[in-house]
Amino acid sequence: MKKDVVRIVKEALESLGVSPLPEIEAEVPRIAAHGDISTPVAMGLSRQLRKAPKKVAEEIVGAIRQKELFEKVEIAGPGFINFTFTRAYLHSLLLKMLSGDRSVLREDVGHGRRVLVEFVSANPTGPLHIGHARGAAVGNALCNLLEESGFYVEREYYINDAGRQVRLLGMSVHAKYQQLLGIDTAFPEEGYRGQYIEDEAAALLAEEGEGYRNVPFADCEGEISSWAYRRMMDLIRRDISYFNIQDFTNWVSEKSLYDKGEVAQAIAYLKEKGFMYEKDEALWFRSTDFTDDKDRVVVKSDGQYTYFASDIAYHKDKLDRGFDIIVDIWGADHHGYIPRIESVMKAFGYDSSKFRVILVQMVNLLKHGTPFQMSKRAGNFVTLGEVVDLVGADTTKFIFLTRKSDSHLDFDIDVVTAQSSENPVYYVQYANARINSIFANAREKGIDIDGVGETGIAALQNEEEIALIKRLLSWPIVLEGAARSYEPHRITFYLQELAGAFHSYYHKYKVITDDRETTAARLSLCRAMKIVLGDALTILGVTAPEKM
RNA sequence: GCGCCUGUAGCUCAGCGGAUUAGAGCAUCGGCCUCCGGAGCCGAGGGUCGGAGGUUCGAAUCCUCUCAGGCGCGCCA
Repeated sequence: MKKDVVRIVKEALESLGVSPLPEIEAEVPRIAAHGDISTPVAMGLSRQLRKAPKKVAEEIVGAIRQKELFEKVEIAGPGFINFTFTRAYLHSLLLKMLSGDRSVLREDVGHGRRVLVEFVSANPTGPLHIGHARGAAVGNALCNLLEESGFYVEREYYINDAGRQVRLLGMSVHAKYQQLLGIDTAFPEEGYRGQYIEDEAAALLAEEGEGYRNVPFADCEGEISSWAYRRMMDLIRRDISYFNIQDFTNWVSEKSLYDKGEVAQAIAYLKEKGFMYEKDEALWFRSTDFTDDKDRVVVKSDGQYTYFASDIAYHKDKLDRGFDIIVDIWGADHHGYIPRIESVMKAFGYDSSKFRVILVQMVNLLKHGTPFQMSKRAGNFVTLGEVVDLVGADTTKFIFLTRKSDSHLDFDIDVVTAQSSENPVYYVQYANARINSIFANAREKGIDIDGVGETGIAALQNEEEIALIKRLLSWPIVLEGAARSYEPHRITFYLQELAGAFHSYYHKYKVITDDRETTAARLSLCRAMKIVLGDALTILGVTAPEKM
């Protein structure tokens, strides 16, 4: 739909001798009276050509060749050109879609550009919680979205395994272990609390016996910490898979950056370039030379690296791996970090516009409109696993994607578990299940489902059918917009509208009728609906169940 | 104090590279099961887009100020 309009307008501009050719924007107008597709090119060109926008629009319209595709082409408002397609044209595109031609389902935005998306990256010190879940849902959907739009995507999880947290984890498990053996041991002040630590201590006891009885932490620190760390990583991987999102391409260890000397090298390089200075016995990065409002300590006066040091190395590493775009998905409370990482990018001589941060806001978990009880298992947060158990992975992901990622989200367990239209996921999935059910019915009556589609589409003529076809055909436009803006939530909204249009159609018209042609045509429409529903849901990481 | 985000119907939120009557779901009220799944459908009422200026033929959308809420401003991670 859009592809053709863009091409046709482009050809018209060429024939008018317009040079250079502008980028041709086209969108589905919000108001139906403005046509099926609308472009503002004329307004943009008016300055370049030094003519009134409406005059430019008239010339463009005059130069359009393939007029037969359009029922009408109108110039409206300040100079928009509004296109309305003929039914024959819409039918031909629908046929393409049904014949498996993916070009009517997607737009190539990426052109093979390489994108690295880092997300979740929770510390390996406990199970994933609800906040991580939102990051996971958004990250997963974004990756799918970009892949579908012609990018090469790698999904990455950065493991903070170098700092004191892993040590603290070991210390916590060690203390609980001693306590299990009846030894009075002080629990570390900032230790990790929660049932899972006790579980780990019990597991340690079961696996290793009493070998660590009365062994001071200092003497078994390495063993216990790395044992607990491995257990936590397993736990996190299980959570990820339980949430049913695609596995990460890379799991990058912070510790490995130190071990490989990347941290030292990165800092040495910045020193050499004069972006570092010493003050108060500490080593500072001159981030104020770039976009930051403060310089940042990289090596503390006690000789220890700060967390920022490995972040420098990590982001250099990402850049060195040759990605065109680097996306970090962070909790919104980390927004203050953006300028310093941008500064790092610039200091290494890279364009910081390659770097993009998606902020994910907090989730308020509610039950009955009041804050949900804290988890016993995790101590002070609700785990991803618990939420998935309560409401299911599909619903959780879908709800997380019904908002812009950077806006706060109220997540009410009661509302979301209701089997009603309060739950938008069911509404959308129901459309898919319903279509299946229609197919089953048709088969029972001896109608061949798989064959339909190649013929008979022309019988789709009523207002609702044409509107549905247009909506289906606008899917690649929605997809493209979502990919360009990195906003998977647009797909969620599209799906709800699409499902709504279908439910409405379903109630007004019977798919299986006594008329062969009508039946075949409507079954084809249903098939197209299933294709788009399936594609869109897949991007969101949500299943399209055949039955519910 | 500085910075970032948010403020749109009773509630939760879309829309925010400017266009003609500002959208959805829930909630409220009123309808629809001899008919492919009622986890559904049809209809009604309800916002002038936190406030004030400004730019513009035209602003929820851009700019400035202001009010309210959240978050961030360590040689913490």
